[in-house]
Amino acid sequence: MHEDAAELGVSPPSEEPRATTSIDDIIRMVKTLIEKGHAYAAANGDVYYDVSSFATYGQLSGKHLEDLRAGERVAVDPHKNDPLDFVLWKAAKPEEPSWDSPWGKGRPGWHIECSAMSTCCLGNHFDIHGGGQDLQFPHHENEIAQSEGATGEKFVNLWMHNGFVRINDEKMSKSLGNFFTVREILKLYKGEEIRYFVLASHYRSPLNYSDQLLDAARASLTRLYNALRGLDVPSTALVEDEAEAKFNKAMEDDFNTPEAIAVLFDLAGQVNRLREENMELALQKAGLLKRLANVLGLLEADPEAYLQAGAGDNDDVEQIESLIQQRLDARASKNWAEADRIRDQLHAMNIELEDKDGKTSWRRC
RNA sequence: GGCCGAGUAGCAAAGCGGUUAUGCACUGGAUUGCAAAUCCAUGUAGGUCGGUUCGACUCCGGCCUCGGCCUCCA
Repeated sequence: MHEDAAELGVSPPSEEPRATTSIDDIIRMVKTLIEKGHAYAAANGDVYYDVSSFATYGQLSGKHLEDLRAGERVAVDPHKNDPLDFVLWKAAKPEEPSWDSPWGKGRPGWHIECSAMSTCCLGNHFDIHGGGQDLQFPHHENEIAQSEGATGEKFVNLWMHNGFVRINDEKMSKSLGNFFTVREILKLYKGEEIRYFVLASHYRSPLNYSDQLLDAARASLTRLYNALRGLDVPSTALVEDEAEAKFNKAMEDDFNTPEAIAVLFDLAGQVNRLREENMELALQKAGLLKRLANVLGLLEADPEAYLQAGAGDNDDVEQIESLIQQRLDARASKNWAEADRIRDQLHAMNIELEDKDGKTSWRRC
C-alpha cells in the first residue's frame, strides 16, 4: 500500500497507530466517559455511549434523533437504554482476542478506537479530519460525541468527506466483480496521470473510473508538460501574478482542485503565447506554472523525461533515436517519402515526432 | 420509508442571478515539405415541471433519476 501511495505522489503519514497497541488509551477514555455521565456499563459486560447525554449528536450529518429512531429497521439490543446508543467496549466472546478491563475481558468498539488514537497522536483538538462519505454517520458523529464528551474541548475544525470511486457509474465492489487496485492501473498509467485524474474532479464528488478518462488525463498532462518543454524554467518565479491569487483562492475554497487546475491551463496558454515574443516573461510564467502545479504534486518531473517515459519499460530509446537520425538524413536530401515512412514506423511504436527549428524531438503517445 | 448529497454541452468537470470556465474531442484558419506541437477563430450546455425576478444553469417548490447513510464488521 505504501509503495502504491508513493507512486501516486502521496506523502507517507508520520504516525500509523494501531488499535491493538492503544488499548490502555481506549480504556482510559471509556472510563472518563462513564465518569462524566456520557456512558454506562450494561449487565452483559458491554459499555455503551449514552447518545442522549450529548446535545449536538447528529449535527455533523444533519440528522435528528427522532428521524433516526423512526428509521430503525433492526431488532434492538435489549441491553441498550436507547436504540441509538453505541458500543464503546464489548464483552469478550470465546473465539475473539480480548483484553482485561474494569468491565471484564473484552475488546474496544470501532468508534472509540479512532477517538482514542487521534487524540493521542494529534491532541484533544486538531484541524482536519477526513474520511469517505460513508463514514460521516455514524462513525464520525460518534467520534465527536466520544472525544468532545471526554475532553470537553472542540474535536476538529473541519471534516472532509470524499466521494467514492465508481466504475461505469456503478459502485466499485467485490461482489459486482468490478474491483481492482491502484497497482493494476499503474501497469497502464503513470502515477502522475492517476493523480491528475483524481485531482481533476472535486474530492467530494464521486469519481467515475474508466480508461477513457485516464487517457484524457494523460492528454491534459501532456499539454501542461508541452508548455514547459524546452524551457530553462527558473526556480524562483514571479512574486506577484493574478494566476497565483486565483489558484490560492480556489484551493482555499474547500480544495477546489478542478478550478485550480484551470488556472494551470491558463498559465500554460500564456507560456505558449509568450515563447515567441517575450521569452523572459514566458520563463517567469513557466516558473509560476511549475510552482503552482507542484502544490498539487504535479509537473514535478523533467518535461523531456516525462514525455519520453512510457508507463512500462523503455529500453528502445536507442532504436528510436537512430530512426530519427535516419529520418533527418532523408529530410536533408528532401526524400520525403522515406522520411514519412520512418515517421509512420515510429508512430506504430506510439512515438510522435515534432520538428522544430531544424531539430526533431519525440514523445510517447 | 426517513435523512443527507448530486443531475451541466460528444466526453470529463468548475464558478457564477445578467459578461469566455477549463481540458480532451469536433470545425475553419495560421504555421509545417507533409505532420506533430503551438497560436487565432468558432459550434455544441445546464434532468423535468412550475414559481420568484426586468433577467435563472445559478434562488424557492414539486416530480424523476443516481449515490451515501439509517444493523453488524472495520
